[in-house]
Amino acid sequence: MSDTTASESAAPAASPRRDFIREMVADDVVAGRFGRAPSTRFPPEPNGFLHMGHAKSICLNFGIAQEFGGTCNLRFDDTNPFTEDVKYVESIKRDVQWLGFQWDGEYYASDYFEQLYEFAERLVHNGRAYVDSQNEDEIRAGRGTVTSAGVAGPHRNRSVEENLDLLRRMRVGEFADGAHVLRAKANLAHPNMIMRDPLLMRIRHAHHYRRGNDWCLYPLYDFAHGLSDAIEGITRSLCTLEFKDNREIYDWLLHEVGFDNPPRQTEFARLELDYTVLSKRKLLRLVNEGHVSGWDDPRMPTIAGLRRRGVRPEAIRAFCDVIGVARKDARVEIATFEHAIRDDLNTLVPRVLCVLQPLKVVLTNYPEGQVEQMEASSYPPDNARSETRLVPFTRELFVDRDDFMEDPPKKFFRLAPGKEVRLRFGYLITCQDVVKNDAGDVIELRCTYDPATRSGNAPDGRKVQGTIHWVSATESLPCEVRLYDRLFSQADPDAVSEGSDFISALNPESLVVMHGRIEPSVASDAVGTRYQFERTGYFMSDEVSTANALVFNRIVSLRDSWAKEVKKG
RNA sequence: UGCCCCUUAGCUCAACUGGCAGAGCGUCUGACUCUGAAUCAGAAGGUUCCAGGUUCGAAACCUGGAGGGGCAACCA
Repeated sequence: MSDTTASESAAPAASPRRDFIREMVADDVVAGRFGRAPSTRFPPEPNGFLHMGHAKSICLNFGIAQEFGGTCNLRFDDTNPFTEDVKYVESIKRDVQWLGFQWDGEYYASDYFEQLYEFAERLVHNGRAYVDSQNEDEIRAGRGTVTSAGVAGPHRNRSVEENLDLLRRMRVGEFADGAHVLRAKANLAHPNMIMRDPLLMRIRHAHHYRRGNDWCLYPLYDFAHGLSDAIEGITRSLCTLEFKDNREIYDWLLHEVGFDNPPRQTEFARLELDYTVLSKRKLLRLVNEGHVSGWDDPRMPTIAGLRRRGVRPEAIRAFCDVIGVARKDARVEIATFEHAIRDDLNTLVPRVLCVLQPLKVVLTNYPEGQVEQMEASSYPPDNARSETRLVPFTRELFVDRDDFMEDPPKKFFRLAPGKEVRLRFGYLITCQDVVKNDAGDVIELRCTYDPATRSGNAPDGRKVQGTIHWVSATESLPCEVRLYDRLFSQADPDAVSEGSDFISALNPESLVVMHGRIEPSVASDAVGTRYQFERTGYFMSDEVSTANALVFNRIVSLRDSWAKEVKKG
């Protein structure tokens, strides 16, 4: 299960979910609207790692292609040479595949530069675009404000010949960055700001990770995106809500360039998740400022981070399916995601005993030196799988500190002075004595075991309420356990007081490292093996884990109704 | 302040397009249990943002308003 490159499983072809986009695509098919099969695309800019927000878009775009027998392309929207890198292309491809999807075509907007340039000449030729030689500030000023119309700049009425001449010279690199830009000749008084002669191409003498230095006239998003969609024969161009206003220029350009049956843009709400941030800009800051160990830090909401943490693509897909897609801003509770993760792992992974905070227990009436191998089922009774393993039982054990209280409240079902509990797959034991150090800390429990209860039950029929996990003090293995928690301590990390930003909302305890003890059966398991540590949570051995230095990541905790009880007081 | 979008249970979404407002998650009970997990059963939770209007009938249609969000990068 150390699989990190290929997908762990292909995504299922059918989803029962029907959202407004799927309704629309279904209608396209019935109406024969585009004269071609539904075709979508996932169009990331290779300037960062993919995260949960992208996962939603990926599941949508690829899901529709699968469900309707259409196609979905992977297209890199790499029109900005300043920010993009091949390392991001590689990580994106890997992540999409890992999520269980395979694209039909792999395309790059940067491969369309020549074609887009031809479109630009066509627009100029038809009087629909012009070269503007104002500087950035002048252009901004000329665009007006949301309440006042813009005014035409001095170059708006250049002749077609002059525009064409300038454009050609822009292309061959005659001008410095910013000397000229190509603008659509739309409407400077348009109530939609996007339509006030948007910039189409700008000069950038920069190294592009794919085009090198051979190109210096780069298309902007509005110019590149819709036309790229049209080139690829996309039918439905799905994007997030903030591009709503851009749809007007999208349609305008497709019409002016002259595409028949052009693709149509439809917007849906981007994903927001409680206690985390989902924006490349913010995630990049977390990485650059060292708040996390990298893009694949297991606390990151990136696909790489979730993968390293141990979340399976199935869980991510199930989550995306259950949250659906709609047109209103959506902030999802992490509980929804955690449920999807547990639900995916529950029937799948073996149980194992691991003590996170070891507290020594000595069974005073248990023979010294004796080792009993207890047969333990690796899956619960409601699971079809029935594997077992042996867990060594000895006179000295460790239990979790949380499972002992010297002065317990009424409903505490675990170990306490004079109380009897069951050791999972072991005997019933009773706490007889508490040993403390000079500081008054409990350092050892002296207990007795009932030799007649090896089955886990008492022959006399007496009941114990609690069952706790344990490990042999002498036969268990030391291990490092990394407990990951939410990265931020407030649901909306951006909702911080004036003057501070989301960084101030970071949860200082998002990573807690424990030094625990685990049953020896896991010693030779491959890196990347997932388990449920009984009564604790789901874990995966980290890529740095070795037989001599075991390291586990907590994927997600188990639901804990006792913790809720304690919280209630 | 101009244009655009959104508003249904705590959260995310449904409601076959005008016909008894539902589901998943969460919460709370209970059953079961050698995981305080899982599973199972049940419950609570709604002025469908508000006010008018149309209609036999409105979550849906119309008008007005409120609240939230987007747009004035040579980012995407």
